This record gives sequence, structure tokens and C-alpha cells, in this order.
Amino acid sequence: MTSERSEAAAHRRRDSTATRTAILEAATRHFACKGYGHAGAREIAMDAGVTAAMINRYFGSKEGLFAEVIERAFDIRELIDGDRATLADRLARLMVYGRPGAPESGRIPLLLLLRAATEPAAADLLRDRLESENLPVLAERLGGPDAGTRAGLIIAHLTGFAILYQMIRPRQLADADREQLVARLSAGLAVTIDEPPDPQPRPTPPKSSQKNL
Amino acid sequence: MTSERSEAAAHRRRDSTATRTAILEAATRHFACKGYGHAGAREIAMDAGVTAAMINRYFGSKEGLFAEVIERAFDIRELIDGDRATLADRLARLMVYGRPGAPESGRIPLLLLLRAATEPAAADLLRDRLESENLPVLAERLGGPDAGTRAGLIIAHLTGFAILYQMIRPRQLADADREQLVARLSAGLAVTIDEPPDPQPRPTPPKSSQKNL
DNA sequence: GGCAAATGTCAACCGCTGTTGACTGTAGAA
DNA sequence: TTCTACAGTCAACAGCGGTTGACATTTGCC
Repeated sequence: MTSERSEAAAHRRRDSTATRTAILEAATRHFACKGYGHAGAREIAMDAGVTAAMINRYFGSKEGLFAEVIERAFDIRELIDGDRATLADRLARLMVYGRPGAPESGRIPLLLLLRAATEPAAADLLRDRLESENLPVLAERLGGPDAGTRAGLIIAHLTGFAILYQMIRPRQLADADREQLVARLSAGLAVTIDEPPDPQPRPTPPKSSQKNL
Repeated sequence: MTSERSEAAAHRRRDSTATRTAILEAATRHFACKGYGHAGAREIAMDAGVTAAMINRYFGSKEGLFAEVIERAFDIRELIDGDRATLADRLARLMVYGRPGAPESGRIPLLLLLRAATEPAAADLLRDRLESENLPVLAERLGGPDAGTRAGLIIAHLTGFAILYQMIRPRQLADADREQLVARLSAGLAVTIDEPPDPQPRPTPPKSSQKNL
């Protein structure tokens, strides 16, 4: 978010792919921080060390750029891999503390999810991505009954937490003990990760036999 | 979202307060559905049966209008009142089925929460509202340790669900059995509503004694 | 070296949208 | 009836922001 032509771009020889990814990365930052509407094409371009016209050259339009940013940003595989028993804790910890290595970028995907939700055009794109990529992957990792539905509920839970904790930041959450947050969030997630709600009297007969992975 | 001057407004005699609330209600719908950026002043005004200039007359600016919409839309008291034992189930049911009486408006507040999160100016307003109104009310209803934090986590959980289930709507959630959704969501909420996560080995010594109601 | 495609800049355009000020018509009091 | 304050319209303004096409510069191939 330097708002001035990045030094890296200054002495970069003409290289279309490098420029493309530079724009892509700048756009990711701007979209995540400011949202689609408030991120100007000129700003993004300048941050990438290029003119705004390049956005249209490489991505057709600002909307096309946004689409590629969304497309590129979602890969939750690395988060999911690992010991399944500690999955809830790892996810919770990631949301509260952010990704260990990359300082801030670990939080970006879910913020983009939020931004995309606001943008009708991107919402469609995002739905496809979730339906055919992220949720199935997570669902497979979860296993058990109704894995797809449970995957959706988990992503929903994480998204909601990200919004309140990272964007709105009311005192009640911002000032809370972080380990306590991890514990509580993790506990909430665990219920959905480990299958529970079946043996429970429901108003409607439970035999709907929907699997929808 | 009629996009043509509402009939109600057509034969409405000159009445400033009626017009004011008409604008307010139209704006609530538009902001919730399309977001702040994509909701045009002319659209909103036409939906209210008035000219765009009226928005500036009554609310100063579009942003002022948005502020009042946010201010007005948040009153969760009625949701919270009632048997505490069934609170989780009632909340979950509300999110899945919408508010019984009003067909669609029951879902609007949380969508507005999302919209407001995207708008930096509104985010401040929203934080204040949450901090000093909604979260304390819910916290008092919850009782027990860390009530404020738990209230925040619950609102976060509900918000996330609203976004995925009402806006993104991936198959895995949209096609799921609704009673199953209620059951699972309710189960996830219940963990936070009924205090659990304290007797649990934590990496950090648990005695932080933060109450933050 | 020279030519052509690729890479990038620049300035202008244009549509959209919030806003404003002058104007019109209606309602109610004198 | 007439006058005034108020409710509302209308047209024009202004500026932001995405987009475009004409122009400059570099790169790489013959």
C-alpha cells in the first residue's frame, strides 16, 4: 500500500508475465483492504509500477482483474493438510494470530471472500470456486456424513469470525485474551468437524438421506 | 426493488415524515441487496416515490442516509428475549428460515452488517453500535464468564452463516436439508452460549481474568 | 543494423452519480 | 382570497474513474 511506484518495478525490464503478476498482487492487496469499489485502477496500477491502461490490456477490465484475483487467492489445501485431530485448533489459531510466516497475507483470502460477496458479479465466480474446489477438498478431509454441508458451515463460521475480529473489531473481541478466543472458536468448530448432530429429536423426520458431498 | 415509483407513494399527500421513512425503508432494501456502492441515489429515491434531491434534503448526503439506515436496523432484543434454553435453536432457525412474520426483512440486518463492514466510514459507526448496544444486551442475556466475548463470537458465527447461506449460496449449503442445517448450526452456537471452554489445557496459563462484559 | 511485434505511456473521453440551486406547486393561516 | 412556508421537481454541475486509441520505446528475430 505504498501508493508510489514500487522500487521493484522501477528497474524491471519489460516482462509481460512479471508485470501481470505484479498487477495481480497489487490488486489483491488493494481489493482486500479497501474493497472492490474503493480500489481505484490508477492506484493499483501505480502500486504495480505501471499505468492504469495496463489493467485493461492484460485483464480486459477492472472486473476481469478482480475475477482473476479471486480465482488465484483461494487455496486452502495447505491449511487443511495435517493432523485431523488438531484441525479445529489450527484453523482457530490461524484466524486469531494470522499465518505464521507471511505477516498479513494469511488473512487476505477470507477478506477477499467478504469483498467478493459484496460484488454480485464476483459472487457467482466465488460460488463456483467454493462449490467445485474448496468445499469438496475440505469435505473430503472431513469425511463422515454430510461432509459437504459441514464444510460449508465451517467456512461460514471462519468467515464470520474474520469479519468481526479483523474488520469490525468491537472491544469485546479485540480486547479478549487471544488464547481464550482460540479455545472458544476451536470448540465451536470442533462440533461441526466431528459429526455430532444426528442423534437429536427433530421436528421433521430425520430421514432425508441427503449426502451432497 | 420495484425500480418504479411505488404505488403507495403515488397517492401520498405531502408529508415530510412519511417521505422520510419511505426513503429510509427503500434505502434499507437497496443497501442490503446491492451494497452501498451499487445502490444509486436516484434508484433509492424512485423506489421511495421521490426525487434524488430529497435524499440530500432529508439526510444531507448518501452517506448520512446510510448511517441512519444502519442506526435504525439493529435491534436484536426481540430475537434474544424468550426461553434461554432454546436460544441457540431459535437463532439458528431464524437464520435458515428467516423471520416468520416479515417475509424477507428478518434477514436484512445481518446483510447490512456485511455491507457496513465493507464501507470504512460505516464500519466505525457499526462498531460503536455493536460495542455499546447489541453485544452488551446479548451478553447480559447470556450471563456467565466472558459474556461479552461470547456474544461477539455468536454474532460472528451468525454473520458468517448469513453470508454463505443467503448471499453466496453454494450448493453444499443451499441444497442441504434445512432442519439439518438448523440442527448443526444450533449445535455450534450452543457451545458458545453455554460457557464450555475453560476446563481445557491451554499453552498459555489460563488465568488472564478478563471479564470484558 | 533494421524491422516488427510486444510493452508501456499519455491524454482525452465519457458515462455515471452525488450534489446543488433555482423553480413550481400545494397547504394552511391571516 | 392572499400570502408564506414547506414539499417536491428539474436541470445542470462537477468530478471521479474506467476505458480507449494514438503515440513512444524497447525487445528480439532475420
